[in-house]
Amino acid sequence: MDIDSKEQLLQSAIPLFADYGFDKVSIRQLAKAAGVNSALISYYFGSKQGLYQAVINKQLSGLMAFTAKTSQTALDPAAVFRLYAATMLELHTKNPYFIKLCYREFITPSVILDDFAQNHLKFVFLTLSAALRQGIKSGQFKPDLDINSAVLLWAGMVNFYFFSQPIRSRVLAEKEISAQNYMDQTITIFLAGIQRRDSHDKE
Amino acid sequence: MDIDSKEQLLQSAIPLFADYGFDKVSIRQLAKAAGVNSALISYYFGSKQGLYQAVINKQLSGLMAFTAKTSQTALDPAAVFRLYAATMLELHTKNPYFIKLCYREFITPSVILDDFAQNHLKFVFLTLSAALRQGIKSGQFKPDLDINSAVLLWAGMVNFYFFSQPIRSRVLAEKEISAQNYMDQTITIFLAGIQRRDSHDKE
DNA sequence: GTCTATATTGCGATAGAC
DNA sequence: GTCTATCGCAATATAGAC
Repeated sequence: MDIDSKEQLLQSAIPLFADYGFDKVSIRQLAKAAGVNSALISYYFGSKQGLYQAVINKQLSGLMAFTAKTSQTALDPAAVFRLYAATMLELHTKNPYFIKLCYREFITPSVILDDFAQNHLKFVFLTLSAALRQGIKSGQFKPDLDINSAVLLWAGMVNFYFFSQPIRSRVLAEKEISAQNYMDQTITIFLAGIQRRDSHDKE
Repeated sequence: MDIDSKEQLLQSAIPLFADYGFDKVSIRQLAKAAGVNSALISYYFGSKQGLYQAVINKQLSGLMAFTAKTSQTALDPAAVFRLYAATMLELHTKNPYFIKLCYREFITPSVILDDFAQNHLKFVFLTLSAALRQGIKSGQFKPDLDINSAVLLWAGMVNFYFFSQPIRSRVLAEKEISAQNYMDQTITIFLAGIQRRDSHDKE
């Protein structure tokens, strides 16, 4: 419309790209949803692909939240994992289209994700593995952990809840699992699973 | 070529659909890869969509392996989870295109996946949750587990290894995580995480 | 900045010869 | 069963008026 057609295009493209994928949505649909003319897509973003990349970029920037929070203060190892789960829960709750949009990118990464992996995801990985190492050193966690595997499976546990959402309703029918319960369980099971058990316990 | 152009089309379509997705590959590409004429796609499968569904159907049938194995014998609860991890590892190793092909379907399920969820995945879920319940009853596992959450996060841990493969190489660079190590860690951490700890321990 | 109208391309499907 | 040739359609991108 009058004010900021560019932002309007960017916003209304989110559910369309998420639900139908890049190829199954036309520039006419995108323009119609935004209430503007389809020629404006090329005008503002160069091409349909340009609009798509702008959408993905904006979505990925939401992942920076974890990085931002952890770099502020020194945290107890267990608290780092709790913060990760809480941040992911908040991100997906605030932005329900994140999962569909970004996980398509994860399966077939483009250059846009390449950069993001190098610059941001690497840091997330380092933060989590540093927390594990510190916990091992302090005697909280088992000394024989495979750190890389543990970080990866932790991320898998947390994120699978959102990823499995479309299929879950079909498998579980009525009994929906609450996101908060799920996150509590991941934290409980993961921390209990990596905790040192023999001599001097710490909670 | 001469013998079984249909099977040839089906086989060569796997990497193309996996790598590029349904919309980004044309019937001409599919035909060229199979060494046959593009008209044969309609002849054998009715349409490009028909070929795609035949490919997905064949891939999903690989998941039946777990169902088949568990229904044969009564297993110790922990052994059910070990069997699940081993079966998934074998499936993905034998068929490296499985993850890309099927996870795209998982994000935006079609009718083809609807049926599969109802008929097969539901059974997988029931098998895993029955194992958890049995373990709780026998005192091996913590009595206060949220069973549905635990089953889900277990599946997430195991499958995230394959899902994260494309992005992992970009984040971790040289240090690749071996699939066997990863599976061992999921089993160790998950079982330790759900194991009863106070009074009478087992294992 | 925003629109209409159109140029151009590439697609899936199929009719019909062999 | 397999091919060639082609039809008809829908898509993106853009030139040019306002």
